[in-house]
Amino acid sequence: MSQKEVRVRIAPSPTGDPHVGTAYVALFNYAFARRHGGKFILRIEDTDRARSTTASEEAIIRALRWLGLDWDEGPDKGGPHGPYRQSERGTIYREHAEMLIERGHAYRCFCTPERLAELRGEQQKAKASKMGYDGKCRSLSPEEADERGRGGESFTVRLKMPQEGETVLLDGLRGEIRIPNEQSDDQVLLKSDGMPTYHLANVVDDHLMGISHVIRAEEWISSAPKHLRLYEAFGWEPATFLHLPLLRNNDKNKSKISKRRNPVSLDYYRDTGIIPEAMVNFLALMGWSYGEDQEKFSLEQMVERFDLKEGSVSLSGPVFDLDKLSWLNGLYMRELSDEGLVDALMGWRVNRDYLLRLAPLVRDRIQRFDEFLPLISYCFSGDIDYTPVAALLLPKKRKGGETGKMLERLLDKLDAMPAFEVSAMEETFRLFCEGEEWSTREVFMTVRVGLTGRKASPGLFETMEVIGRELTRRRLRLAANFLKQYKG
RNA sequence: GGCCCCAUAGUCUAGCGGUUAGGACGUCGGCCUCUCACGCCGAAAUCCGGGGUUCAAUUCCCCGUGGGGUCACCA
Repeated sequence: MSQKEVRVRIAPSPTGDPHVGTAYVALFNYAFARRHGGKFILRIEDTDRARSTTASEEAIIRALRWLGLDWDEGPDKGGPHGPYRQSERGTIYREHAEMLIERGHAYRCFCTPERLAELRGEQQKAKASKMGYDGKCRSLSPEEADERGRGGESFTVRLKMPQEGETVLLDGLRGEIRIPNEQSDDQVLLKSDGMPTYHLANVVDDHLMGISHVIRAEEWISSAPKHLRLYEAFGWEPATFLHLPLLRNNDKNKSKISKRRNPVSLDYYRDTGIIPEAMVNFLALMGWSYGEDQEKFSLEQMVERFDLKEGSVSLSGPVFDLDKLSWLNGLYMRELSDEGLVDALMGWRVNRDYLLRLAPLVRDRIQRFDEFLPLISYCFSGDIDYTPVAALLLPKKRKGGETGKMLERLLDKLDAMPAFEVSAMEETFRLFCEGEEWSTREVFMTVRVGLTGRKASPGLFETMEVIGRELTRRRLRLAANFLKQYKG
């Protein structure tokens, strides 16, 4: 394992915002590759056809570039092991699944989603210690399975997992991890739409792309036995696995970082004026330390000292602390010259393009230039203090608790919107109010104050569009939290 | 619930058998100063509990406890 060229990858799924966790794992992969003179590869895991979008893929690529974590091979720049987008590798997976069936390591499963849901329901109800697929189709004869498959019956392909014994995972950061095989059920490899699941695609691609080290998040540990089993079934030498800790929310329990509790989109950090170098520096501090009590360092400096072995990463889940990020960002900011700062601001929002978006919202509402910036100052400011405007945020005859919860339900609706633009938002809002015991008047005012801190503003939806999805989510989330605690 | 991972101040971490347990964010106090910020100085605050091993445990082992993850035709 030591002689092999280091080849690592980041494999995001383009199903949403460019996630801060993706950046975190990407950074550690990147630093490891650079440190060992290896290659860093970007692979898009878009096998979930229902949820993957090209917009998300583009956003992820843009965000990783913004951070300066550039890759050697990827869907945008090609490479010797392409394509690097899994949706374009369908036949490869199907051939490999077929190979496993022929070798008796996998089988066709004709169980319907309904049956599986029922099974799951029963297991939950019975509080069964062993959850997962019961292996019903495992005992089908290959002849019968072939025939039913040819007959057009819908099927998935499942991996035959050993049902006894244990799998030993040698984690590069954690040492030996032993997992009883009875914990792993017969995982679906190929979905009925012919697309692979993560498990198959991941192992096949990692092997075909020559990945030497799989550096991924801790949440994958429990499915690692399935991946190891796949390498074995194919007769391949497995990569070395290293499981990084999960980033955590700043809440009581330190749960896995999530957008309900913490901004997770890299776009949020960009939109609030975080300098990419500071972001990278901060992410590096999560679990790793530069040494000599030094907190501030560049990517290049990190690469010089970085390595991954037992003891080199703190394995307890680090809480993502916005205050410390801001402090670090301030350090970077103060290093800029006046000119550099102005350039940075112009790259952010203080520019013609952005002002042009504000102009139509403001022009009818002002009489003099000097009213322009004050009127839309909240487009350039951070979190809003709701204390002085609490009476405006809370509709008359309403309680803080119920209003906060209403906002949370509304946020779920907003999160479900594919595009964040005026007409769609208005429709979402009006539909929402119809289904709720809330008047548009109440909802709109609460949202307006939540977004702007004021009772008067340009059009609500125009405002949301212009400040963007990330700031909208953040402010409404904070407003909801404020309301839930508000006694008055 | 089964299995797995983790455990140094509120937070991020250093430590790798013998330390006054180091640094950073945050908090509090002071200095600087027209104010604020920056900067500087200082303070409070930490080894989850119990057993071992050892002359000696924050450090090694075990058991608890706590937290997290995972148990999808999502990744």
